[in-house]
Amino acid sequence: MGSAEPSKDTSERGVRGHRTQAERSAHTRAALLDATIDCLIELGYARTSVHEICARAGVSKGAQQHHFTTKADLMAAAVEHLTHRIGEEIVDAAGSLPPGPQRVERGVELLWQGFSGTLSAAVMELWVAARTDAELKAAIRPVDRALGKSTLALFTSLTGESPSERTETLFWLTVNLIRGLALDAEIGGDAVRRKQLLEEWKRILVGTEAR
Amino acid sequence: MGSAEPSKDTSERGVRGHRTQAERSAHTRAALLDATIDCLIELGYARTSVHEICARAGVSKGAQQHHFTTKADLMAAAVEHLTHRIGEEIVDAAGSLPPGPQRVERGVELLWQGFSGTLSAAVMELWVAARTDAELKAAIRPVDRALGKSTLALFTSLTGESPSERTETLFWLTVNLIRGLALDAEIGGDAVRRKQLLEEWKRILVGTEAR
DNA sequence: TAGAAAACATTCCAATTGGAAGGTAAGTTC
DNA sequence: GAACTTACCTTCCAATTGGAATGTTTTCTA
Repeated sequence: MGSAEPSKDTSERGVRGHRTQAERSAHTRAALLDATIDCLIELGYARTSVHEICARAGVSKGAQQHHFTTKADLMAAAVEHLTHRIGEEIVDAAGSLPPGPQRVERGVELLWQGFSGTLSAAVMELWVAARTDAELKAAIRPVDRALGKSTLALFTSLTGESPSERTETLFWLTVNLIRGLALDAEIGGDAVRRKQLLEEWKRILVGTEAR
Repeated sequence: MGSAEPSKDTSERGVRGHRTQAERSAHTRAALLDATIDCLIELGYARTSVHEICARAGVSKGAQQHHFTTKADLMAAAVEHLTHRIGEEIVDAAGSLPPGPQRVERGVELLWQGFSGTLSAAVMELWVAARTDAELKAAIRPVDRALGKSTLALFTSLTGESPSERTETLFWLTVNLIRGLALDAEIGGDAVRRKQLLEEWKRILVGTEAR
């Protein structure tokens, strides 16, 4: 959701030493958003204050307020920034996966990597916070939906499945299972068992799909 | 949802006016814990303050501090109280389920009911908070583990499965899937699709198990 | 190059937070 | 029934919170 961009382009203008305003602005914005995510991962939502965010970003209180009027604003923008980063992460992982016949296994592994990392923990914080925060929820939902759809597209294209309704169902089952497992990981569940569960799920998927 | 009822006793002793100390103590404790859970569900962890909890419980600030020295103490105790209540909820639901040949379907339905209700939302709040709170995490883990095990026992006894390793794996897969779905429900995902996914999972389970 | 505007910095504040201190009443024990 | 223990209440405080007000620097435009 594009917030107001008063000037036109983010393109390479800074060949000379000086920075254009748009560049300065984008830079502080990014610093604030990254710091926000860091705080969410390290401190959790409850302990994340705008003071701390500003300190980590090396940005003054006023600058923060110039870019994001309220804390909810900042968090909403962080969601978007976050899902973009997760999307990139998944795409990167997809590119580095070796090709082979085991499409389904690869797909599951891919989703697991994308939805169980540290970035995912930050998303979890915001989701849970959003449950009781209507403003945040409204900001998160569309972005999350977009991430889901693009991931589904990537998933199907990677596994080479025809985009049938059944494939989609299996995809969402996988995503939800992985989210549950990610939660288990967060609270320090048994990693070995998680691995077993994931392997079993792959087996089930292959068996089910081949029917 | 049992919020604080300042005057009413847990056991039928109050025929006469006087209450024993143990009763008084247990009563305020329960009131505080219930109020804590209410706050977690309604406000979320971030917005839950001990002031608010005390107000809802109809208990003074000092009394709270007498029973639970610190906020983390209170939360830790709330976890236990919470898992007990969820356990009871599941047992109750199990008792009211009609007997029949569809054991697996019943079991899944049962787990869904237990792990997707409002109480589960409170657990989620505490889990996520515990990720960055070592004290809370230490308090939660054993209790959660106990809940998992007792639920597994109930599950196997209800479905009449032999407690094989495979059954256990399928159980944990179900639990984690349901937790993922519960998360989806919290942020306002599509309820119809969740229903579809759960039905598909039942089908898969039946097919897989019959092998 | 003057001045408008955006980006940024400093300072302050009202409100809320978790927790401590100190006092009172009720129950228990001998 | 007196000493003692537990349960409870009122009041207070230092720290932190999110946000507003106001001042300064940098970039853009005419």
